[in-house]
Amino acid sequence: MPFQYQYPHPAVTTDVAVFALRDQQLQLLLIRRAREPYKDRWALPGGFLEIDEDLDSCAKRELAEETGVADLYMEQLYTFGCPDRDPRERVISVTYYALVSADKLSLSPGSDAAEAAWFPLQRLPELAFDHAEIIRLARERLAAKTHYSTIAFQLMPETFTLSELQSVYEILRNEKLDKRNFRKWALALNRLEEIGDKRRNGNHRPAKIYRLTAPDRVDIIR
Amino acid sequence: MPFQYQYPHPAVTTDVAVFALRDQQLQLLLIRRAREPYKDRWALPGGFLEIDEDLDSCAKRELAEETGVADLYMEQLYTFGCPDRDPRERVISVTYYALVSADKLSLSPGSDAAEAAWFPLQRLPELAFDHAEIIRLARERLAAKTHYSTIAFQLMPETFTLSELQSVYEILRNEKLDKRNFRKWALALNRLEEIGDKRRNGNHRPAKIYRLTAPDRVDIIR
DNA sequence: AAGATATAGTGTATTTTTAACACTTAGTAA
DNA sequence: TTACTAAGTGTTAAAAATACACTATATCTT
Repeated sequence: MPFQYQYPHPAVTTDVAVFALRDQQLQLLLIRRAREPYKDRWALPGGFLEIDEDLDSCAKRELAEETGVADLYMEQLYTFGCPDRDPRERVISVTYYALVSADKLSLSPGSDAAEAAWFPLQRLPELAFDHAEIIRLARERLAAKTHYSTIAFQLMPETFTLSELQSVYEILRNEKLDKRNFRKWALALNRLEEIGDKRRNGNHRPAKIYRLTAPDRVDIIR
Repeated sequence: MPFQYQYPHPAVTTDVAVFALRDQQLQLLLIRRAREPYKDRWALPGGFLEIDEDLDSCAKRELAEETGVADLYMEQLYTFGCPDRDPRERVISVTYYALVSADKLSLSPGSDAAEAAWFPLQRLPELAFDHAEIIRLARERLAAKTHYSTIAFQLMPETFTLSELQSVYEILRNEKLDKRNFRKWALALNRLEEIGDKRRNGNHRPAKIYRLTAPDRVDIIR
């Protein structure tokens, strides 16, 4: 036990709620815990902060180690610190939420987790710790942000059609949107660039393909 | 050194940016540090988390101990954890911002701080640690929230006139507002109750006095 | 008591934004 | 060639936001 302090110190972890769109559903990335406590339960990817590492870096590192997911958009969500949230010791968890586009993800569960998998938000398994609460808050924040930022675009692949974009908004907000009004709104953002190409996708008229200008930038709008 | 861990643990603190309206200005509550590091510098009230205490409780406790300010509205702001933000050891700071109405505050600096005082936001002294950054973020969040919540009402005394309320909004948003439009908007919130009384306050027509219904509740609006 | 002064209080017209709504187009498949 | 399907496109109505100026009621002065 080489690390000693004059006063008790809590442990600090980061946890990340990673969202992606798969099969036309909003899905969440979970890992199956390899150790106690909550061994074999599903949980958010995350882990202990190293002593000389930034909070953001910790979140990204743990995520990469446990799931292989790396290239994503991430924001701090909230810090949870209720004294009994972890049975081992006092743990403060700085939580993040993140979005990754379907074309960027390649799962490769690492050594710290027995398994990593995507779950539709409707059908989450029983979760470790207070992770259900973290997910609830992340989902709420994400839905709210669709109204005043371009954050939803972070779920899109590099190129997409307006109908695909609309479908993402409908899923996030959980409501049907008017096609003409949505297109007017989306184009007025001035963040969409026509590629010129079209996408053939069934027995109907092909759709124009768009690309996001400054793809990593999230604007606050309106 | 009785507290030992298998892995290094950071220290965890809370810091609170407390805003109030004094002399028609938005002011911030600071304490003068009694110890190194940054001895004698001004800083946000805050301090180390006790091992069995909630984050919120810690913020409130430190605030009360250092400044005597107790009855206020508080929200978590952001967690800062850059590895070198404190020269002593690794410190994660969970920050809060808070609003207190002028009629509720009675400063009584405690033992941990040599001194506590209010500063107009325009004229802050040099600050300890990264507290200037925390304040900047808190100020930004506060201004943003005036647009979609009733948070600004937390700065009001128990009773107030519509002109006083408007003045608070003008200070927070840092812009002049139209009197008639503002009054229409404020009354439409359905959170104001006429007291029937009037306030005499100079050589002019006295103003109706209002009270906030459900004074501790902050609504998300629009 | 008459007049000056200062903030309280009030309504309407215009502009902007949002919301509702239906048909034509261009492909594929039978 | 015809049926099918999603893509694409404008206008009108309603609601919300904005711009704008005078009257009311108290105090203070002379």
